[in-house]
Amino acid sequence: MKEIAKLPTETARDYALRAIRENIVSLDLEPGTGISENEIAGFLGVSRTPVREAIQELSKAAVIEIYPQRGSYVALIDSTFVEEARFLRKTLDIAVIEEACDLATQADIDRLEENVALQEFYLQTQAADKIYLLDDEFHKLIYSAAKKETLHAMRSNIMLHFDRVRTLSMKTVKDTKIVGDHRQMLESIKKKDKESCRMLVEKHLSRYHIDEAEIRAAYPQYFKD
Amino acid sequence: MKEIAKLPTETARDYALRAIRENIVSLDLEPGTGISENEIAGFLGVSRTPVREAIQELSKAAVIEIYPQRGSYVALIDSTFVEEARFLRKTLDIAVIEEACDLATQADIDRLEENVALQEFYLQTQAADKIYLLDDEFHKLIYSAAKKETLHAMRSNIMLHFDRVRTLSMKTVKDTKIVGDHRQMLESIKKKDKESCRMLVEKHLSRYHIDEAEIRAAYPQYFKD
DNA sequence: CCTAAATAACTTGTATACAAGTTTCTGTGA
DNA sequence: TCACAGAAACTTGTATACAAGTTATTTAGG
Repeated sequence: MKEIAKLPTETARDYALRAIRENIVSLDLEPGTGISENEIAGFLGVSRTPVREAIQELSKAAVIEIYPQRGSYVALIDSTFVEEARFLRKTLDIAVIEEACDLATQADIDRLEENVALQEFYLQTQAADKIYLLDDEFHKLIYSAAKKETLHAMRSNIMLHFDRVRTLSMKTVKDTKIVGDHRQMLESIKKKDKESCRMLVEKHLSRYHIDEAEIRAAYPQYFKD
Repeated sequence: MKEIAKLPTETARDYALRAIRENIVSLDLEPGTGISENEIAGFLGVSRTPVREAIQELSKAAVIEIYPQRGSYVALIDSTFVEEARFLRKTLDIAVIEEACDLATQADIDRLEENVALQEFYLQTQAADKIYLLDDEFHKLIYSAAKKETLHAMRSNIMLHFDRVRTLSMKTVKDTKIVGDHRQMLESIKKKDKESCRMLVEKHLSRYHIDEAEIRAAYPQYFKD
C-alpha cells in the first residue's frame, strides 16, 4: 500500500476512502490481498472508525469482501462485474452523450475543448498519468453537460472494476487512440450528431475489450475463476 | 418513524439500514424531517455505530443530508434526482429487458410467470402492498434473467428517489394498468420481441410521469424548490 | 517425533467515551 | 420588555474499549 497525503480539508473518513480506493485502482493493493482495519488505520494515522466506514462503502461496491470475524480482502477481478460495468458504460454513456448533444451549453463545450487540448498536449509529453485523470474528467464533463451528475457518481462506483483492468492495460492500449476518440466525440457533440456519438462510444469501449484476454494471461492470479 | 422488527439473522447495521430505508420510502420519515443518530439508535435498540453506518450509506444515495455538528435531515424530494432516476430506468431497463430477450432461460420465464400470476391474483383481492413488492421483484427477475444482478443493486439506490414519488402516487395510479403492463412485458420476452419490450417499458414509465404535477400540488412541503 | 488440546493473537461487530462545533435556553442587566 | 452574555443541551466526528468468533501458535502428553 502506497502512501497518499491527507488533504487538510477532508475528514478522516474521506481521506481513508480516497486512499484505499486509489490503492485498489492502482493495484498497489493487489487483488486477493488481505487487509486489516487496524493495520490500515495505523498506516494512515487515523482510528478504526473512519477506516471501517470507508471499507464498508467499498464492500458495497464489491471491490472489498468482508468475512465477519475472519478478515477482509481486496476482491479478485471478477469478469462478471467487469462485463456488467462495460454493459453499463455502453448503455448509459451513449444515452448521456446523446442528451449532451441536446443540452450542452457553450460553457460546457469550452470546458470540453480545454480538456481535450490538455490531453493532446500531454500526449506529446508522454504523461500517461495526466491523461488518465483527464480521461476521467472528460467523461464527467459530458455527464455534467447532460445534467446527469448523480448518475455519474453512481457510474464511478461500478466502474472501479473496469478501472483495475484499465490500469493493467495502460501499457498495451495506445493513448494516442484514446485521445483521438475524445477529440472526435467532442466534434460530434458540437455538430449535435447523435449517430456519430453512439458509434464513437462503442468504438471507444471496444479498445479495452480487445486485450482483456492477454491481460488475464499475464496476471492470472488477479482474476477470479 | 414506524417500528420494524429486527430479523434474527441480520446484523445491527443491516437492521438499521433496512428500518431507516423503509421508513423513508414509506414516508413515515417525512422529507425534511430532522433525524438524530442517538434518537434512532435508542428507538431501534442498538448503539450509535451501526445506525451511523446506515445513515452514511443513505447519505451517499442522497436521500439523507448530513450537516456536520448541526444535524441530519431526510432529503426533500428533488426533481433533479427524480428525473435522473427516470432517465436511468428508461435507458437501463430497456437495455436489460432486450438482453433478457436473448438470455432468459425457461426457469427465468417460469419465475416471471409465477410472479405475474400472483400480481393478477392480488389485483382481485385489492392487496396493493403485495403488488408493490411483486412489482419490485418483477423488475429484479428481469435483471436476473439478463445476468445483470449487480446493476440492479445499483439501480435500487438511485431508485429510492423515484420510490418516494411512487408511494405518493399509489392512490392515483391504477394497479390494474401496472399489472397489465407486466403481463405484456412477459409475453413480449417470451416472443423475444425487443421492439415491443422497448415500447412497453416507455409506456410503463410514462404512467408515473403523468401525475407528478398533481402530487407536487398535493404535497408541496415534500418537494425542493 | 507426532498429535491434540489449550491458549494466545488475530479478525470484525458493537458499545461507549470524548472532542469539536452549533443551537437553544436561561438568566442578568439595563 | 428587550438585549446580550453565558451556560447547557444538542449535533456529528473520532477514538477506544469490549464482545464474539476464527486462526495460528504453543505446549503438554503419548
